[in-house]
Amino acid sequence: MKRKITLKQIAQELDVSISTVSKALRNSAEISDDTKQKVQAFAKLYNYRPNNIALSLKNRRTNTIGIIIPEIVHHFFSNVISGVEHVANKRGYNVIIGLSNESFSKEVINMEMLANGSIDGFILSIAKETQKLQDYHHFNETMSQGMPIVMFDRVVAEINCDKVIVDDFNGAKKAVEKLIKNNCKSIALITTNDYVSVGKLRTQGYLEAFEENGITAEPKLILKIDDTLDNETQLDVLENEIEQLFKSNKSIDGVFAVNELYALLAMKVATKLGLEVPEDVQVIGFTDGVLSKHSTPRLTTVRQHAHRMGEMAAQLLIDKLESEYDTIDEEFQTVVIPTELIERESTK
Amino acid sequence: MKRKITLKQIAQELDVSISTVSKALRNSAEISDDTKQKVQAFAKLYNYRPNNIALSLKNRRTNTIGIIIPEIVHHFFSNVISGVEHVANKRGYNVIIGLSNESFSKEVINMEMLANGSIDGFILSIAKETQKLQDYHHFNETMSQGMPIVMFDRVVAEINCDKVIVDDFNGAKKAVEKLIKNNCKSIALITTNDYVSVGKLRTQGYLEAFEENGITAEPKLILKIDDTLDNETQLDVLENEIEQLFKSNKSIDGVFAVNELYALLAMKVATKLGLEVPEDVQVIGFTDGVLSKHSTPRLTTVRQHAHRMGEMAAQLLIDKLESEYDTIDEEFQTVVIPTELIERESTK
DNA sequence: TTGTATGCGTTATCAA
DNA sequence: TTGATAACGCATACAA
Repeated sequence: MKRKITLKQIAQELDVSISTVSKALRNSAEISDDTKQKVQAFAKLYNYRPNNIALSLKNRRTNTIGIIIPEIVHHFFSNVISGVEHVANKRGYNVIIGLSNESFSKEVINMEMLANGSIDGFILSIAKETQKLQDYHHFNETMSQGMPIVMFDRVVAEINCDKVIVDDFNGAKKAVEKLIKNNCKSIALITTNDYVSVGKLRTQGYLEAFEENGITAEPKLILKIDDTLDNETQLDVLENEIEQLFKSNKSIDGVFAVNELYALLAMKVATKLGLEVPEDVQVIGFTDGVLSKHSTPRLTTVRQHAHRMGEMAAQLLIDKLESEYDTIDEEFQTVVIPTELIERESTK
Repeated sequence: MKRKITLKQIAQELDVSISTVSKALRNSAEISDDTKQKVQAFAKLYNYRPNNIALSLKNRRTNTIGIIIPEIVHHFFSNVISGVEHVANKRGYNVIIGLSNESFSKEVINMEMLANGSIDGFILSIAKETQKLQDYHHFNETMSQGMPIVMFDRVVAEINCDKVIVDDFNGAKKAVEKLIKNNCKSIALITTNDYVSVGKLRTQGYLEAFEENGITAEPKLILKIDDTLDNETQLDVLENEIEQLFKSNKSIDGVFAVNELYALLAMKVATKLGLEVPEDVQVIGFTDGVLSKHSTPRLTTVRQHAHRMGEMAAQLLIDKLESEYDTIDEEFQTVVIPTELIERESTK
């Protein structure tokens, strides 16, 4: 077991000083060609690579991005990470992940853990609990220490930082308009509680589409699901709620769901109740997920472009990190990623 | 913008030496209660936290685990990461990810990037291209530098390190036995090319189940798919191949697929050809994925326990990292995670 | 009880 | 052309 070789060791072997070795390896003009050759050959032989940690300490930058997300076992978030990683790697950065698990305290702890020198900046999406508690002190604290943050998807107006969001409002609106144009007369909405920012925006898009088309929204057609409990055991509960929605509103001929699972369950329930999709009920979901691609019938969805969001977030962050004049550049931008309606088989 | 405070700054403010501050903060008995109080109060006020990078350099350990996987947008891998993260965090480690994208060179580059001091050890699953090329020098090199590696799922016998694998062979065997017991007479196999280690093992399990039951395997019932091309555009090609399989073997009444997608497509094709699942054809897949949970009918699968694999890999790695006598402990183990047959609606 | 010196691996400044 | 020294932030052996 041979430890990685250091400048010091090379210097000793070659009987020169450490700084000479350092300069030789960086091809400094100060060093004679002779020594350079000698040093470089030796370094190559022993596969010398500068130690990242030492560099980080010296340069006060780690070339590492921290990403904090609520969960990773989720198509949307893993896609975002993939986008972040793509840009980060291309620009010479590593990515370190922290999972909040939708918990406020884990989010805080994770951020503190990483903020102590491990990373140069954060990309994050806020945990549900944090959104609920509306306690954002940890974001402000890290930023006041000069560590930039880019928020994506689940953002919050109170924090002044770069943001990347999906056009939830218009995405939802366009989806509902599509249903209206397709002649749906009774369009249900399956959404989450309002404290989830994206759920709220998508709900507003639904309402706006109604308004612009002179339709009055009926509260009984709106099902708000408490998604603090959306794990496996709750699947039946969920399905049941949706079934009740259908049963007490036989008129329903269109459904807009704010995520993939709700949309799929809506299709399932509809089929179970003897309705055909899309003949009797048309369904649209809001997602990048895989379920919709492989469901029967395949689900029409509003695409979020998660991968692109990740790329954009990474780009914003790294640009900020590498902007020399960080005093001037203290204006933040919010990039809106347009959605795209992917028409598949669950709509006419 | 106030930079994070350092020992040096505290020392200056309080007019004591750096080492006094350091000791006071670690509650050393050497320091008077008076100074301790003073220092600790000040540190608390300014929210002092030791700089991770400096600690890493000093201690020659980063408390960070590197994880290299072929892709992250995949239920199996994101589940593994989640397991790794769970254990790692609990034991005070961070997780940094690198994606090989199934490419050999990206795998090598990523590992080199992280091996230069950024992490203490690797958890990884080998890229398809690497398996194909059978070039494993980068694994041996990192290990010879004293950096431990734990491989999971896609492992390779040539490399001597800790491994965590699914019991692919027996999982597949049990699945096929289940089909046999359920009275299937003509069981097809949809698998990958042999260089994918897990595909190979699952194929062997299929064959073994046949043999033990005195059934002769028919080559024409085995469909090997070139999964270097399994992106979106190839979906139709894939479906077509499976359709041909069914058409040229009308007798098929059972299918075992080595992954989720193949199983789902088999069900889709069967349905399209007028066959009912599970009445006419029974289908079992090999997966932890979400598709199977929400398909119609819901797919019977061999569960891999990806999350547990991640936990186990992290545990093995951290145990190794923290074992004092690393000379003694130079024996490697291979942990086999048992599979579990989840019976759902695609089998009788 | 406190402080000084050293080292982790690197680079940059300045002196030789 | 080369080398000694300091600094990044921290911990610790040793000296005072």
